[in-house]
Amino acid sequence: MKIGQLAKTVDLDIQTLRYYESQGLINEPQRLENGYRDYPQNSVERLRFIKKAKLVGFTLKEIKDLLAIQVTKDEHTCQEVKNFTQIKLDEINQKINELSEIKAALQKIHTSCCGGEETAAHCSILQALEN
Amino acid sequence: MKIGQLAKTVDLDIQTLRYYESQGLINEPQRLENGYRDYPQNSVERLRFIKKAKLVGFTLKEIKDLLAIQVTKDEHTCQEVKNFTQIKLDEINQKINELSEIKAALQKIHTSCCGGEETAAHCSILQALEN
DNA sequence: TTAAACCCTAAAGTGTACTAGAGGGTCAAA
DNA sequence: TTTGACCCTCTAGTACACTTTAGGGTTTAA
Repeated sequence: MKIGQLAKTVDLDIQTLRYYESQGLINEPQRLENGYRDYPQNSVERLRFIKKAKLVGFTLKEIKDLLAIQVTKDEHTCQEVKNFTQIKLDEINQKINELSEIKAALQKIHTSCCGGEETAAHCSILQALEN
Repeated sequence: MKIGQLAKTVDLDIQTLRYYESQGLINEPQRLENGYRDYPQNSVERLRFIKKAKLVGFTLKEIKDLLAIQVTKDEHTCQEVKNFTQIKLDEINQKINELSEIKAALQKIHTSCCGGEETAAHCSILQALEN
């Protein structure tokens, strides 16, 4: 799969794909005889993962680390992976909690708005957070 | 409350607070006779909200918009707020879904790692996502 | 009274993540 | 064969969110 096709499939632009390659987020793909990049099918999943992780506030460096997780028979590496995943799980749980709070506040505003009379007058997100 | 105290309370540095002020994320506080900023107590909540929202990937511009939500008796404004909060709720739900997927994958790796024999050999986050 | 700890503005610098531009080669259809 | 849509590298530029620096004034404890 050539770069233009891949870019369209994952909705990123060509320069971004080359940038991700330069930053080590995706492997250097094989080249065709003419020098064009030829991506394997699984690049699509990898890039979709990168997009997901970016959306929720992970940096490219952090995403690279997530993608680098590899459990092998080596016990040392295994323990490292276990520690790393635990840290990331904690971070993710925190993010989910923060999102849930913001969501609850928005829902409160959304529900009370236009809900009748003047219930929601001067309602702000900070006020909605103070339950 | 002076800027140093506020910075310590919310764990941001002084320059960041002045930067947020310059970007309109926090209001210009009153000044003491000597020209020092004197923040009201509620700056703490506002800044904590900003930190939460940043953690989960909102930009300062988006956070400013969230903080600007005000439901008034004006029907027009009310409808706008309802539309805006709905859009933000959709975004937040999407973020929660992405986080849940990443979390499930990490949990799978975390659980299978060192779990016995060689079950988790060469397990990566992308493989863990393919259920 | 002086030194450390605090505050001020304005401007320049940094890191991250792209994004655009220059200058070129490749390929398929008209 | 030439036009348009692709692809390549390398370099420079941009937007965002700080962070540092320069050059000052203020406050407080020793």
